[in-house]
Amino acid sequence: MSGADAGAPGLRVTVSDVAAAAGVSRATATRALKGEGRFAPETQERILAEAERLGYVRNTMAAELAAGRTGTVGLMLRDASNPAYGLLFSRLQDEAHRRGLDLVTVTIGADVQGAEQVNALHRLLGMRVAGLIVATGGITAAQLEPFADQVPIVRAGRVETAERIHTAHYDDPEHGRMLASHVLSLGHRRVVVLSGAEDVSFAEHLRASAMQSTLVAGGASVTLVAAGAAPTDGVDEALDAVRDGATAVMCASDYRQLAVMRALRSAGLSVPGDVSVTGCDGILPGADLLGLTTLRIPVEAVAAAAVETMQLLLTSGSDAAETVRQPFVGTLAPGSTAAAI
Amino acid sequence: MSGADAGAPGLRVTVSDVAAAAGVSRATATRALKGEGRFAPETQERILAEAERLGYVRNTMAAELAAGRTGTVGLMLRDASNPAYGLLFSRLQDEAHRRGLDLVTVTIGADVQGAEQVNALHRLLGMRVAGLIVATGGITAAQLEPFADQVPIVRAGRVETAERIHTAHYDDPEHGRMLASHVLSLGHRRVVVLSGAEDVSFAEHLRASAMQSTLVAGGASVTLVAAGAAPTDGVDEALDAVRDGATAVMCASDYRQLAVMRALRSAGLSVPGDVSVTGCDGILPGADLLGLTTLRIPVEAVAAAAVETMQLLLTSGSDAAETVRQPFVGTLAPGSTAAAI
DNA sequence: CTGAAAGCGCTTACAG
DNA sequence: CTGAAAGCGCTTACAG
Repeated sequence: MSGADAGAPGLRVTVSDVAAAAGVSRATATRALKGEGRFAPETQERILAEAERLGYVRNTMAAELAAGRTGTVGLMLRDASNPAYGLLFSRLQDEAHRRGLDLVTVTIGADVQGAEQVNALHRLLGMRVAGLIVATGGITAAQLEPFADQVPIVRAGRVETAERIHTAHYDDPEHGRMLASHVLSLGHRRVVVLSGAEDVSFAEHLRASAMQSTLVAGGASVTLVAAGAAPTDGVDEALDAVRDGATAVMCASDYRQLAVMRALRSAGLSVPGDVSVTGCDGILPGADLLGLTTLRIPVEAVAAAAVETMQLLLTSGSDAAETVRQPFVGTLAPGSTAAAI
Repeated sequence: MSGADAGAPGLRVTVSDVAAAAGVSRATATRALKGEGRFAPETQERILAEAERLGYVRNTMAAELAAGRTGTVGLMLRDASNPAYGLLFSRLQDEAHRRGLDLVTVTIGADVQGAEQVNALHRLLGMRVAGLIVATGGITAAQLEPFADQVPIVRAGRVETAERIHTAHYDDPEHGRMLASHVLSLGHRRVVVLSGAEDVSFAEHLRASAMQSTLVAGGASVTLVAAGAAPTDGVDEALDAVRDGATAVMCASDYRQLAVMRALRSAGLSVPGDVSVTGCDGILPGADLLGLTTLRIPVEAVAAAAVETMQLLLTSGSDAAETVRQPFVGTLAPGSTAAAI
């Protein structure tokens, strides 16, 4: 029988059933079941035993409705097939679990911006979650803000400027600077910077901008390629620039770096012999075997801070609190794809 | 203010508020809001406008409690930091979205077996989900079975023998056979098979068993290393066997393959010059650049079948239905880490 | 220590 | 086409 049907044995067991079986009132059963309030130890024992015997599972929705509060925090996630998001998801879960926070997750559809995001947001709000952790750039501050005074919102991963929305985020500009400094220190002065356009990936945009200005300040000439969402977008332009004399290609993400290396390989160019290549993210398994020069983003720190902030907001009330805004810096992972000129 | 507080403006808006503002009864407001039942078009317009103006978001928990049914399907997920699970998660979401199924996800803690899984299960059941998709091997049939007649359960990824629990799973034994045949065809006759022990990863165990029997049937001698959960476990034994004359190391997962390749590299052995190495999973980004010889598991097909099966069970009632059990076979990805002897 | 009663926000027959 | 009423399963003051 479908879960939508009435009459399934197990899940139809209610507190009333348990109470009746134990010969007490629903009120007493409720108290004993959650171990709050006063009740005789032996009464509780009996109630617990009956609940166990009957296979009672508390109806969370009814419980929270009646209690007027919610124990779970909603997590909005971006497509987890991207390892960077998969790992962030995983760490957020771990951290929430460690702190005794229940997380319920919805992901937003693949369709860029629009109705889908709002729909996911409403599903979470409809569940009356106690808080919202947003781990996707796909949703804008404007979409979030209307709810910021109803529920604490913490953005994880991406920076946010809107008032009332807290963040634990990657310091993307600093990451761009670190990578650019490294490339400069290797002696490169003609560099291609390949990233997604601003509206495609804001993180990549931030990194790329910082790379560019650092490179220019360091005396290098820069060819900036603002590409589409697909990792292969813009790769051809990058190769053209290399044939034109650029000695390094800085990619704003590991995926673009992989795409560039594939293209270079099939073009018969060697890395780092003919050209140096850098990426950013550093969470690909096997990155070490490939020798990728990249920057490992601080996923663990961001996840921990996001959950910690949420817990703080939940327990202390967010009215008094300042908006929390915490940037985290990763570590440079020098590999063998970038070498001195 | 915290979400636990009463008195937040937006989320405190109820149907009663909307109804009052529109000058109708709660019953009428409900109907108009969901567009079911009879109501005057202009009445609906007015109600919708008021709802919009007041920022009404239906309380899903109350709605489903009152309606006596649930629209969402629960998904139990394993740690998404493993790309294979991250991708499966992503595809399950996409597929559910395409079919108009709402998914709510909980992940199980890192602690192997035990209370944690049961807790996650209860959280989902407590939400009175309409169905359960289980995408983790960490939970056993015995833990699932008690609920199988209360709610349709579909296992995604791993095979299941318990009655009443449907599956869409990887054909792991066949995958093992395919890889072993490939290695045999390359002329290898002394082979190491490296996998997690049966209780560590059942999938790896199935693959490894099939590899072993296929190899033996093909006239090869096999050294079987049943290792722990960490990818580096058992790598030393594998290397010993190589020094002892084995010409190929077959790993039951890509992670182990990476670990073996790292170890071989630091031991000064070349791949595939000194020894061939194979993996299994094939979902690592950059696997092509590494030239991994592996087998790409059919994540997309498994995800699609799991969701389709769930939808079927939900709409047609599972009482009449046979237990659905669908194995899917992946494709061999010959790379440059395995060569003819 | 325990129970009767009201109520959480919404829906659903059932009368109009 | 619309509303009054009962009820979903649980919790929480408030009396005992």
